[in-house]
Amino acid sequence: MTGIVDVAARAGVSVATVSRALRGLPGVSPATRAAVQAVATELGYVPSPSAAGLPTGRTGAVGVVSPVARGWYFSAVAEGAQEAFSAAGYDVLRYGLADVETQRRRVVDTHLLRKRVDALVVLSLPLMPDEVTALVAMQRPVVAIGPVMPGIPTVRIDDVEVGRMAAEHLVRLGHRRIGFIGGDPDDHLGFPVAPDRQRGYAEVLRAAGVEPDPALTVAGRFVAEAGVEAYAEFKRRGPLPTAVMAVSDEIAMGFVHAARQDGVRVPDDVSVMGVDDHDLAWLFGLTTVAQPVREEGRIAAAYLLDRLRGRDADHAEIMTLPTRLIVRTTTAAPAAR
Amino acid sequence: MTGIVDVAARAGVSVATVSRALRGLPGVSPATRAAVQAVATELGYVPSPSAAGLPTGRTGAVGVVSPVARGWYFSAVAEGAQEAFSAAGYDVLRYGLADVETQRRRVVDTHLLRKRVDALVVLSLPLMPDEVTALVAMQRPVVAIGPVMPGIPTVRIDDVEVGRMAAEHLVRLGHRRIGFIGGDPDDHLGFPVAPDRQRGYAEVLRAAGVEPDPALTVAGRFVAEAGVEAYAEFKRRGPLPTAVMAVSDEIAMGFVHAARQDGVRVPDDVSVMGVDDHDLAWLFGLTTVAQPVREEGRIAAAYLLDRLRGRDADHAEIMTLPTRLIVRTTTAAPAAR
DNA sequence: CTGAAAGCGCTTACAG
DNA sequence: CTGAAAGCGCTTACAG
Repeated sequence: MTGIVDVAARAGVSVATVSRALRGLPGVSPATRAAVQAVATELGYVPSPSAAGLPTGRTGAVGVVSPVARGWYFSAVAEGAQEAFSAAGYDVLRYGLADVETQRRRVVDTHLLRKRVDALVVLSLPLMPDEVTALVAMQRPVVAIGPVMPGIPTVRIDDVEVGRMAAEHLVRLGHRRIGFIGGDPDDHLGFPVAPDRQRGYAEVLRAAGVEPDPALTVAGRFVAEAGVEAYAEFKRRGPLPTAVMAVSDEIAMGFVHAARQDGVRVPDDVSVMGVDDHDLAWLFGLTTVAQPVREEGRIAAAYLLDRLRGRDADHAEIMTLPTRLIVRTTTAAPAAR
Repeated sequence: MTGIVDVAARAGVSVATVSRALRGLPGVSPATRAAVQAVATELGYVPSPSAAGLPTGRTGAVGVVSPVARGWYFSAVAEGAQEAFSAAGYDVLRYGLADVETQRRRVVDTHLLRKRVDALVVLSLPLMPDEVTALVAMQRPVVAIGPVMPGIPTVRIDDVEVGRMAAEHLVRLGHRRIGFIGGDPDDHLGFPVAPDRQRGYAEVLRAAGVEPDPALTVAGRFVAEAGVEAYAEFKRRGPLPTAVMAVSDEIAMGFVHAARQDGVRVPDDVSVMGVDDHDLAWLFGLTTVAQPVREEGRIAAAYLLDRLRGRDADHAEIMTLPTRLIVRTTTAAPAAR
């Protein structure tokens, strides 16, 4: 395995010069630099991250911590971040906090991460103040995606606005009995996404003179199965609303599927919409409020890369990305009575 | 940042003893080991992978190399591998070979990987013999998922059998004009998945006395959009086949969508099936040949972990995982003429 | 512009 | 069972 000494020997210079030449540091004559680079290429020399990391304390890797390491949203955001980090020469480490048996909080292991990554993306993890403190004490650039936490810059979308946009669309179509699906009853992390979207939804309903009806709200996790269950739950409770907004496209897809299975037509009998613009949402003709998922990862990465390069300022503490309504074929005006 | 010397000082032993005690090496008295562990926990000590890696040459990380770092299949396989590696304390590094402008081959950078990972998963990359040689020369355990390459153990499914299972299902339903979608015309890597599945499909057709019709074969990449395009292409060519097998669920979903958009009923007018059992396939009622995607990642990881622990033998060179037919609602007997 | 040398935090023969 | 010391492959003041 060719090391820096091999390159130095072959180029007839010291290892210090090789180190400087290859990293683009100043104080190396153009001729020397070119010669060293040529030799390095010829020998296929690649510096050892372990060896380079010891004296500098840098690992050349960035961590992405999320509640779980699976699911469409997490994958897509991580992909966006990965692409940006890879282009900058950083490795990306994904850490999914394993599910806990009890209701005990999952914890970000700062001790572990401290020595493994140069920077950290905290994805969809609403942290407690003491966890934020521990993260800041890590002395590594940190950025959050999703929940806003004081002390950590955040890339986000406006979830209240998302709720408004969805409800607005439905109200404008003429709907008044509008169901809402989302909000995990088992969530003990205080995940604010569903509640925020629900707030926007409620706001718009009230503005339209409709008091949000608890009987039209069904809880559910961010998976398609929750949409199926929600459909069943709505049926149990009585006549279906004329329209339903789900907090995610996957939930909406599940609902559409369950409705059709049951002989209920979408959008003729019930309008359905989601949030995300999931990669496959168009296959369902799903109306949705799109969020720029991969862009969220990319922006977070760009922020961190800036920080790693020593540039600090000129970044807003909170970077809010735009969302937009995409009308497809699962929503329509309510059927005339 | 607490280091090994801090632990040694606090425990009143040498760093050598701390090192041995914490890693479970023999030659440490139970009392000493317990004391050291207690101090390490108290101080929140975590060994630096960089420092540990220098003398040993081990990085504590495993690489997963795939053509691209996105897409459902790659994500799901990587998730399966990630879960197994994480549980064993390894970090996972994903490398997506960037698309190349020209038709030039993408290359696995063994120089780079050599110093970054202890082992490698080669995912869906049919390598040339010289690349296999370079990989073996890396002196690191390597396992492939997908294409079989001499010299590298492989976790795979039987793609010819997959084609057979799908075609068999369609033939048994009574179909004779059966379309096939898949096979990337732009593929210059010799990716064998689609061709193998097509071979199995052709075999079954011939056994049923039907000569496979080139007019019923349409190329396409592994994305839903290809299914939409394939539908259009079939229409251009004349009357639709009575059934279609796509090489992936996403393609099949795209086809179903395009057909329905066009007023063609599935399965009444045309039966459609895919391969994978995509996470969302059930939402389409999609009939499919399921492959254990996450299991593929898990098995590959388990193999590598065994190798990293020094256990070599008792592994088959080729580990073929089972596939199975899942009949849902997109396939049915052809309509009576 | 270049080099000699110390040092990063571990692991591992080698002694005892 | 335990410790002193060399060494892993780089980076970085410090000299020149």
